[in-house]
Amino acid sequence: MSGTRILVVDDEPHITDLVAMALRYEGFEVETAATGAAALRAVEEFRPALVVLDVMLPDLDGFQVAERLVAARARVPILFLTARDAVEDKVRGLTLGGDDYVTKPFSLEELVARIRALLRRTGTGEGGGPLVFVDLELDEDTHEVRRGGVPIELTATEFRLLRYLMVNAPRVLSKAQILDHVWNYDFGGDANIVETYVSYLRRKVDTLGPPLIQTVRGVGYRLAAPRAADPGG
Amino acid sequence: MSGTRILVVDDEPHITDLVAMALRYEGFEVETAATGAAALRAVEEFRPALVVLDVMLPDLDGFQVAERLVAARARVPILFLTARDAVEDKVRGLTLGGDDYVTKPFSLEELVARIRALLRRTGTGEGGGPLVFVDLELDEDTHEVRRGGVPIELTATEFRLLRYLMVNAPRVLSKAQILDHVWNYDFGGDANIVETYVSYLRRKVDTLGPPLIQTVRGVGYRLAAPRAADPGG
DNA sequence: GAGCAACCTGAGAGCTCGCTGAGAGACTCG
DNA sequence: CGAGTCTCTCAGCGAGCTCTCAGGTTGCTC
Repeated sequence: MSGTRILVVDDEPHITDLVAMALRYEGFEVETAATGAAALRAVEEFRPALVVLDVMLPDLDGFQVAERLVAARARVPILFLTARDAVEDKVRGLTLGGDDYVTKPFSLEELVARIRALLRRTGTGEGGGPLVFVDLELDEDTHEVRRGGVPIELTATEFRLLRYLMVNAPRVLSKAQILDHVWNYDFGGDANIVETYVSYLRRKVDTLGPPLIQTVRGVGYRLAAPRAADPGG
Repeated sequence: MSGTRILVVDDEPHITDLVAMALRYEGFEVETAATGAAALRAVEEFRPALVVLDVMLPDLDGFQVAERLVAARARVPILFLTARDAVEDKVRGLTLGGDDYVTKPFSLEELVARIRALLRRTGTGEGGGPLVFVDLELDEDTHEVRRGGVPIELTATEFRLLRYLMVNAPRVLSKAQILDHVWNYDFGGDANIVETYVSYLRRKVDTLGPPLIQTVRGVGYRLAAPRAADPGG
């Protein structure tokens, strides 16, 4: 699969750049558009498998774009982006056709996970199933996490962090990377919060078996299979 | 089963789009028509297993369409859509032929459940039987709900909510999803009502045994089997 | 081994989210 | 027409979550 195509529509270049970069890094092929009209044209030409669509656009709003896509029999799933407080009234109906929405400001981790879920559900993407690393399982659908069959209760942030580590296992991820992907893009705090949450995760995950979360000093963190018991020395 | 075919007939594109989207997501193969004439043609060509038919159409009304289908020996079950105050009695007669009707505005949950029931009764769909989750049973036909054999009285909305949770168990459902599927499509209120009804349901369902309705903070709700009593430690 | 940087973690403040009681209005049924 | 039921709104409460800060620990470098 050489790059599932995704169209990203937002009038703030800041956002489209951020999202496009993240998605390209994930192996998707990405186009961007800044207006509703351009979006409709791009769907025609680019034939994306999914559209990430801001509901606030200068010309048409996201809903109008969605309507026209339906009218044009363009059966493409849509992930809407919406401001947190604008959500309540307008968001109605978005989850109907299996579409979904994410509120701004979002974390890239969450956005990518939602995109994957949407692609999986609409049959365009690769197979689903829970994420697995050694004896650790994380199920996106049920939001359940277990280690060796034992259920683990995680908070929302802990869940995102663990998912990010698992998706990228066994690569080392820097604190900056983690901050950029797991926390909302407007987060202004410092990287110590990553240490704090890694600590929380370890307390919940690594007490149930050999430690899986490793610190690579000066570099970052990674998930790694525990080595078989060291034969002394 | 590669998609049971359903024809949706309504002169408002708003409605056909809504219904078509939801049904496609449920795995049906859907065509739409906006007039009685087009509907008759579509039945010929598309050979649907069921027709969702608005009684208010610009040319023929739904009843006339139904008559012509009978006359043409096209034995296809029909689910009528009707305005709440219009012609209750006239519609009554329709259910004699094994057909059914739903009043506008409806909830998609209800519509889909009725479609499934109709297909089941006419032998086109898969097997029926009560919905079961652990010791909780919900019977679509009799509208009865029991937990561990104990009957539970639910209001209409509580019933739809529980059915939606059971059909999708053990997946997590967001409040937006629940709102979109369980409440009528013209509902304009906010998501707090979902919390309220979950609260009602818990009072009736989760007091009869270990809690089945779980909150996933920041995400939604799900039905989940209670964990076996912790064997000390 | 001293000094330093990186990392870990406990404590706690502020806030968000979800739960629920109370009640208004619509509807139904007798 | 009245009683009861159901749906929906609102607001207060409480729990749990996020994030900050600071003191302690580990491990690298020279």
